[in-house]
Amino acid sequence: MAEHEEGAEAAGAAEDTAGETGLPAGVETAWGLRVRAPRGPARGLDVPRIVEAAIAVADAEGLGAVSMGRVAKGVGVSTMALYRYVASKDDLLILMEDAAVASPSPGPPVEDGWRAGLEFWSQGIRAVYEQHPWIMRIPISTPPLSPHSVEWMELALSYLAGTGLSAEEQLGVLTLLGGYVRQQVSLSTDIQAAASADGGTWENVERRYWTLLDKLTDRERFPAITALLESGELGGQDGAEVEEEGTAFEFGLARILDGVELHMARRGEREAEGEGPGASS
Amino acid sequence: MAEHEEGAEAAGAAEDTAGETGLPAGVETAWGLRVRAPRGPARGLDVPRIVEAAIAVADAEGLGAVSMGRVAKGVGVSTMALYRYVASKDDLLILMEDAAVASPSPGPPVEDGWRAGLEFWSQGIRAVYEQHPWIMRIPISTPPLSPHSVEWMELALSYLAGTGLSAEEQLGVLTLLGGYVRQQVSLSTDIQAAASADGGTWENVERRYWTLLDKLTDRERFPAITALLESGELGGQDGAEVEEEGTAFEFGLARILDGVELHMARRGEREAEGEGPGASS
DNA sequence: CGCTACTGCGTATGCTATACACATGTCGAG
DNA sequence: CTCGACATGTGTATAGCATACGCAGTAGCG
Repeated sequence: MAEHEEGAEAAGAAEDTAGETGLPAGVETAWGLRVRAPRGPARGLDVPRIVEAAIAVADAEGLGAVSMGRVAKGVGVSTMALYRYVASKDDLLILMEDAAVASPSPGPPVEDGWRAGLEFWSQGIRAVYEQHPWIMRIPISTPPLSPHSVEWMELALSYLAGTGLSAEEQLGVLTLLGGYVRQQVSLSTDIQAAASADGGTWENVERRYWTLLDKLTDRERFPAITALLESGELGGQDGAEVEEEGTAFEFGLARILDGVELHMARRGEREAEGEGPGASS
Repeated sequence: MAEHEEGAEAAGAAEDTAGETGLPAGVETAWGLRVRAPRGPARGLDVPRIVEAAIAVADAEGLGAVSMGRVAKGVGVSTMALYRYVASKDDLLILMEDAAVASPSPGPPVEDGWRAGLEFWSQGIRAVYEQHPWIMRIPISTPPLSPHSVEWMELALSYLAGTGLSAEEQLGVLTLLGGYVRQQVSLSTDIQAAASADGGTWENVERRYWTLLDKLTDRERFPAITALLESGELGGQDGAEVEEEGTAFEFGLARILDGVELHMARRGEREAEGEGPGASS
């Protein structure tokens, strides 16, 4: 998908009204722009129902199972009827993503500090991704523009606003964190999926992985891997490390937030030293 | 892809010889397992040539343009001939990924410190991803198992080995860093692609983005975003911030490595305090 | 020499998105 | 009130995809 040229403005319903935004049709629909001329027969359908059906398919059988025909069957119309509501399949995907992302829960008050806020935020998106893993298979074509994505962005920025970080830095932290969560969940769900397709559990897969790696690598060419394998700390069936440090997700999250915290501290120091900002060059 | 059941062992060439590994056929091929009975006509083709042709297509027109027919045309055979060398399209993708990843360059000596090493490592994978963006569109189904991926893993671990980090922690850092690079490059190439399809430049797209976001958000519902937009620091045509801090990529990378460094320091302190390792429970 | 495994290929199946033409229904303008 | 403009849902057609299957020809081993 997203290979074709233009998508060519949906025939009727998604007629281009605002036009100049240059937004993907789906995004305009999601923001509630686009009005429709009140002519013709009553509509037997609406966009949310289509999106809901599509999400149901994706949740149950993955993004690969989402085809226009399949979704149409879900809402009880012919395949082509969907194109009266949606400009293309790509458009439907955008709408699905926005609907699945939904609004964030309020989160802790800003007074609790940026770190608590961002931790909450991260766990929030994590939950969304885990509930709808197919979201991560939809290629990103723009910075967040759909309504719910922007709400999540707002939430994160509300915690970063009072930290003294510059605008660029706030955005940097935002993408760093968002990207981390996305990547981490993507990885674990992909592997989990492959695991359960093989009929095994997480732990089984992990054990098998180390065994395999051991078979494939020799001490001369792969000394560091060999050392790791011989450390005896792997296979990790909820070993001590896990309980002490939390899951891999929390480990990485803590490292990132530590790094951000350190950066803020350094920034504070530098400004306290009386240097005008940017005078260091 | 990866939706079907088994892939069913390639007819002849990819015959299952090692068998018990449970590896995807492509990985076994890549490691050079799998021998072939020297019967029948001379082969007019070999796997590397197929993979090369497939990579050429993907580099030029994206992963979406890689179809068996297209690749076959590239090497001058019929579509079905490929299946004598490759078990399935998924298999071909695995081989493409391994070939494109290639071996890492040697990198700085371990004596220069883990941070220099990991920075080199990150920039290395970054370059690979930027040269072959389609790699990131291939779903990950297992931890690194293909030969070249394992080489990259070895390189990173060689820098982490002497840091005092536990095995789990080393792996945590590895996936954190690898995931970061992947995510970051994926984001920027996706947006870049969308940009040039619209016929615009990066900067144009960014300016347009902020303008759009401004139109879509109002001060009451999106105060933090509004504040950001009004800060005047955005639109960033190589502003001061960029020169001071480096690109967004380096910003995130530095934050992560800072966080890892801090973690190592804390770990060192804790051990210097005389606590036996693991005595804290 | 002949058997057997292996080669490359043509065909067929069932899936996909979506362009287009059509009959039907409904509102708004005259 | 009437009629035309336009929206609706649908069926059909096209072009692309992966890949199962069968067939004819070839090279090496017994």
